[in-house]
Amino acid sequence: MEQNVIDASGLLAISTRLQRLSDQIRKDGLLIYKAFGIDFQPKWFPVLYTLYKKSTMSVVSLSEEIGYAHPSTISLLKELEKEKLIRSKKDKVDTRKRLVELTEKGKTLLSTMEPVWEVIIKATAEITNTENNLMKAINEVEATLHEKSFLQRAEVYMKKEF
Amino acid sequence: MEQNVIDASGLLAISTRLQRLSDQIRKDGLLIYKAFGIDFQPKWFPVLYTLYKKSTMSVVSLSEEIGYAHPSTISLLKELEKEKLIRSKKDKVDTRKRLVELTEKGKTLLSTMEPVWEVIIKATAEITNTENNLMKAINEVEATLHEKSFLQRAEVYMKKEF
DNA sequence: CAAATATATGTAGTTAACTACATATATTGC
DNA sequence: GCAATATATGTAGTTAACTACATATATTTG
Repeated sequence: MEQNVIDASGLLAISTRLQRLSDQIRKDGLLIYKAFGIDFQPKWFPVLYTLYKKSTMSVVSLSEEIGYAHPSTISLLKELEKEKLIRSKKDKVDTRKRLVELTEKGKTLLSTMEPVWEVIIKATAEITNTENNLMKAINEVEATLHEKSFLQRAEVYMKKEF
Repeated sequence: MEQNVIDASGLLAISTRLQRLSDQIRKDGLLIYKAFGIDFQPKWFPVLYTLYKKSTMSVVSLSEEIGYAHPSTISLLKELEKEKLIRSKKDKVDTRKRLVELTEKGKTLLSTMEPVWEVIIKATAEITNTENNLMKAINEVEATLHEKSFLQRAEVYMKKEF
């Protein structure tokens, strides 16, 4: 019975636990890059990696790809532009659009980062490959939420209560 | 092979994905409380629930219990004090300590919240009880990290690389 | 084809955690 | 029993995401 109370507390505090976990992983990620002498912040990864794969994208499509609100992407792009890792140009067809791409410096950085990724991937796999695989769990939860939101699911139970 | 690239990207972007998930869950949590007409923020949960269980605690022990840095706890306590959900008094034995406890209003709120918790727990269970259970995965990852940090694990692979 | 609507980008301000530093009190050890 | 160290609390400033609003350009529709 006591276990149920603890479980309930864990379920209810799930967002704070996810946040803390994310924070810890990011901090160690930063230290790993530092240990390799690479000036790179983990938060840059989604933007740079997407540009690495897709070569050139507009701000909004990039935001959608990485799952961020566009102002977050803009502020990351500002940092990356200051670091001369990316550059942008106007889309000649649709002049509202700003097309973003890696600079040579950016491409070079990403290729020097590959051995670091290997390390991060192995270490991450080590901590997430437990009985219930965290990565798979996240994928599954994201898919489940996509079908029907947390709120919508809660509403079903709310109706039963009244 | 392409799948491996995607997996790698997911592993590398794990902290941002965890953060986003935490954010989504928190927002819907707030809406659920609102739907029940309860003026309550999900971020208050760990503090209030701990005080509910343990009745009275100092600021630091409370912070440790919920896993927050103490300044975060202090700022939550300020809000909760403003809402008159908690009160604090000096510890007569160790006068450095500030002992925090629920007010009558706080206790009343927590008991009116029990039906809402039921709903949240059910909805959370629904989204997390996939093949790889997210809650269990988080518990396992936390335990694994506790044994040996992400950084320490990465260091093992870093040595092999050089 | 002009008005209404939609889309793309950008800015300002918010949020909820954090670290670093400061101060007061308690505990320990010479 | 006093000096050094440790612990408890508090303040200030940072971070990395967000929402809401503003503006410019493109697309759709009557």
